[in-house]
Amino acid sequence: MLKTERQAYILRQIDLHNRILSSDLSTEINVSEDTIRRDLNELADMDKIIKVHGGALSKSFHSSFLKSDVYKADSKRLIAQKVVPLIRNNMFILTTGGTTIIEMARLLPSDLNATFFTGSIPAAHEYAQHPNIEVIFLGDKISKSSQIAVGGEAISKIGGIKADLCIMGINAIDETGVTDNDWEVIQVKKAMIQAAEKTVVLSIAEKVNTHQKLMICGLDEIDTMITELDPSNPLFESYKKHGITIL
Amino acid sequence: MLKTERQAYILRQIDLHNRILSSDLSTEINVSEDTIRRDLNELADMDKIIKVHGGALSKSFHSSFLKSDVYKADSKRLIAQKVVPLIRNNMFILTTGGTTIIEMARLLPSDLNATFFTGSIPAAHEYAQHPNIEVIFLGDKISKSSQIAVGGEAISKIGGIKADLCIMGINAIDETGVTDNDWEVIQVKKAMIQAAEKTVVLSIAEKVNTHQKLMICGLDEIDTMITELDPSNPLFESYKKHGITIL
DNA sequence: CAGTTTTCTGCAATTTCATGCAAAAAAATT
DNA sequence: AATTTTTTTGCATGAAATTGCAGAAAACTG
Repeated sequence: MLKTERQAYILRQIDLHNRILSSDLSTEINVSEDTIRRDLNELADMDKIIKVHGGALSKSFHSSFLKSDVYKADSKRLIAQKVVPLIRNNMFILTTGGTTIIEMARLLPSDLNATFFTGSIPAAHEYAQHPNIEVIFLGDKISKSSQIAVGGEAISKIGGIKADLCIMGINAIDETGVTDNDWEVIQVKKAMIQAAEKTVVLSIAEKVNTHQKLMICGLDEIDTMITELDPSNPLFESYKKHGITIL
Repeated sequence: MLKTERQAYILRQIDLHNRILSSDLSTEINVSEDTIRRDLNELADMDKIIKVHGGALSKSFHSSFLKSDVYKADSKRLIAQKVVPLIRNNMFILTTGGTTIIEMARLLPSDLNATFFTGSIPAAHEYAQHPNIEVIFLGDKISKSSQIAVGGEAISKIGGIKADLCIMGINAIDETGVTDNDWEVIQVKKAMIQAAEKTVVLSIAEKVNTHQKLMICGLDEIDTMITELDPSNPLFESYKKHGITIL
């Protein structure tokens, strides 16, 4: 059995049962537990499953019960503070989901008049709390692992929008561009970038100069990048050369 | 059972009951009390629960003066418990929003396979937490007052569905039928009733035999009504005459 | 205050994990 | 087809995690 096959099998089992034990998989597939462990680690690195002592859990399981505290919440709050001034009255704004975006939504001034489009349930929920913001939810089918709407419905609706700004939380960026690892999410993000006049990406510094398997866009499609670091940090030199504003 | 699973189970129990005893958990999960205690300590360290002598309390319960309590939460939980058995595997279910529905969503067994359609952001959010439930969000424009999707988009999408069940939280019901006071919400509810084979209405007893300004539907379109009271209560006599099952 | 229950501590048995290494398998190259 | 390079796998080792248990300490009850 090929490695890829095996990992596909593991993913399917986790989808089916929401949990699996390394020892069970080992006897089922007839490989050593070490191999299983390595597979599980790889899948966990790709954010496809949650690895725990003794086996692994599906991501939806995790999000439901174990939602832990937000990773690097302080950094994310800092980033959120830097985004808010970019948002002006009467703008049409496309956003993704993610904890940084949620943080931003909470910081929006209550007298702000704007229209927000999002496919993320938590984000929509947050926007809906604000008195003067109009919220449009994009898409119908909700992907559980990412809690956002995915699929053709979402994409085509995004295509019908001409937004002023796209504010996107990202998972990895390096000199080749922005990358991610969930195919469905990427389709949505690509469409969002196309539909917006300007694109702002939000990322904690830890993710800068890392990359993942699937490409979202090149650096030339990004207008602004915001991290928790000072814009003068040398980390950003190469991005500035590509004409990206660092905040 | 994996440690992580066990802790998830504990958290869920605490969410549900607001308090639990170490000894109960020990016999339920079949591990030593020491293990439970260690779990509770870990969860308390993570600030997810409040550990007390003999067991633990839910954090939201303990710091409840911060959160707005749900009105008649106990009644609503009772209602929710009565709804759950109506939901079977592979059903297509339309639901509204509202605190009772949210409560129901939390009680859905984790092995339930079903597809839920809703226009309510909080409800969609809750459904999305479940491992085996597919969530379809209806509509795009979100009405802030009710936190649900309203307007033509929502209505037309509902029209395209043939659901097994419509589960609807209502604000008023009397012998003339179900009434409400938000015109946009009513359009959505009407469409939902049309699109479902059977309609179940949920209401706290306080709202029975009251009415509001705008009509949603007559009693003949209702199949089942659920309140927190015993079905034999004389309050329901006239509804039974209209062929409505009381639970 | 006496008796019961719960908690804490240290400990031992078991399981699971990470790491380095060498053999095997697969892929790429000549 | 043969050979080199890369990837993958299994195993051994020691480290770390998990769990249950015993006995002392602490908390609770009436």
